[in-house]
Amino acid sequence: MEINSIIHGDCIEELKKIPDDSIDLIFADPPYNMQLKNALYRPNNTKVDGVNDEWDKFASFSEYDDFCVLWLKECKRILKNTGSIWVIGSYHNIFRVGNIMLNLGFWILNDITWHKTNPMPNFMGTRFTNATETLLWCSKGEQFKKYTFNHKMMKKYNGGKQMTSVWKIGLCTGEERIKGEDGKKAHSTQKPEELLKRLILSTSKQGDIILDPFFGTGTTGAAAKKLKRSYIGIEKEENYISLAKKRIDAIENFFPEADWKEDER
Amino acid sequence: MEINSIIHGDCIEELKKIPDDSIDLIFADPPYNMQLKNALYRPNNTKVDGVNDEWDKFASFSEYDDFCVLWLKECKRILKNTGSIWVIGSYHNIFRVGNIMLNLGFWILNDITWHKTNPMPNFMGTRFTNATETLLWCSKGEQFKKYTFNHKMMKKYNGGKQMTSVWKIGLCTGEERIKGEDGKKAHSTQKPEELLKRLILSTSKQGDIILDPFFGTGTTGAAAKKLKRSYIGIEKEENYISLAKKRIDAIENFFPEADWKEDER
DNA sequence: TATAAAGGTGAATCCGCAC
DNA sequence: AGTGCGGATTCACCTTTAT
Repeated sequence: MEINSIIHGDCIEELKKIPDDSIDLIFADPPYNMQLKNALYRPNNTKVDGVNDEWDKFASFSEYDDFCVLWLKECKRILKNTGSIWVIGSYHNIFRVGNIMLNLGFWILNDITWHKTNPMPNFMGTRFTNATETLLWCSKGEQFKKYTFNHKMMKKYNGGKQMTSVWKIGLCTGEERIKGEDGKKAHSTQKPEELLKRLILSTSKQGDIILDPFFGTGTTGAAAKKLKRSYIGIEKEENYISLAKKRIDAIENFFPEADWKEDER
Repeated sequence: MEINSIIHGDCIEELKKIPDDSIDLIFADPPYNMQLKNALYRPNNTKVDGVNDEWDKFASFSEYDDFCVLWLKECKRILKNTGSIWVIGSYHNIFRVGNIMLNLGFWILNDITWHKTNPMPNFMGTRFTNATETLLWCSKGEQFKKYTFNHKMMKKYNGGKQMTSVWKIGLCTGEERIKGEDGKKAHSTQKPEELLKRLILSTSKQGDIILDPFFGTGTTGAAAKKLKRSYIGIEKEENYISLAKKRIDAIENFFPEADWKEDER
């Protein structure tokens, strides 16, 4: 198991090769199964460049569920008893994912709300602006109580008050958003590094091994390197891998707060 | 079917007596199945008076699921095609409830985050402060697109900007919290009226029939009366019913904004 | 160079009717 | 069921262009 590397291959097949009880932290950003059917236009008639990737297409709930059971089962197997797992999703998929995680025996520690400061409005006025995504933070099971949680660090990070389960963070835009050679966004769902920074700081220690089975353009790897953790990524698309490698290699500066003292254990 | 009344009886049995396609809006605050095992103490050694009621006890996920399938099925049957349903829950149950609703064919319109301004902190420092509950707002199915949504009203309510799926509202405390004869809180999970006000204003019209299958101390009835909607409540415990009746009968003043013009249809 | 205006865009289950 | 068309509909933030 080579650390600080990106494995090219199918998520489930590659997860199967990872030894039992060997991973400290897992962050998973699986396909959401958005089920988009029609094009959406803004009031000024421009078309919304939505998620239309092949990797987000599933034939049915049942097919999506089967897929999630397989990768989540492997995640549980390879997670250390002191480890924990984060899974991000939207209302399209998080209720299916959450249900499966409970059935597999994961123990929910928090449901974190990523409150987006700049979400896309609802142009048609048919719903409330969908302004959140949900992160499920779970331990391996109810009986495993020694998961890492740097409570004091996060209290300091939050200006002296205990951090809550609502995280107000902007979308990944501007300089941070990885562009392809055509100048357009390379990945349709790149996450902001601040999101990864918070969960890595709070629920892992320096030197820990962080696994991301849906690595994409490597936000998890970038944040891990800046915070002095190791990472293992699994990604199916070579294009994403090459962009991720370039991105992570370019990192020389660390988050200035990376030397914050971790909670004693 | 008598409107503006509280039915005393078992939720599922009483739901079965309600005719098909007869309800405009459902608000359901089901048991959360919190699975609290041990007493919880604050740092100063006082005991936290949590939810420990008989009605919140289920033997297993499966038993809880079976219960939810039954009452949610009935809700779908009695809902008008132009109607919609709200279900509130926490991370203990909302993933099971959401999964079941999807399986039954409900169509999620929003997952609303109730962001509590004054949540109970995590005393032990073992998790992030759990500062939210989740409301699922669903239409009867993907094909039913004429659900009521007063978009313009809510935009006005929100100071001119489209309302988002994050609702910052305080816990139900102080004067609003119904007390029993012993001066203690009468119901362990009473919801703030502001929460009900928002969802009733946004997704129903004056004169609509609103059903609450877990009526408790009648927050839904109180908000419905103030906003000139009709209500039907179902509640198992007579003590809650008498408190709810007293509460609703006492209402003479309406929310000052109750005369806001609804969206034209 | 500084400021202002204009343009682009984000994990989106986003219209309703007539033919 | 599919197509076509009239009409109603958006917020925060960032980049580019204009003044």
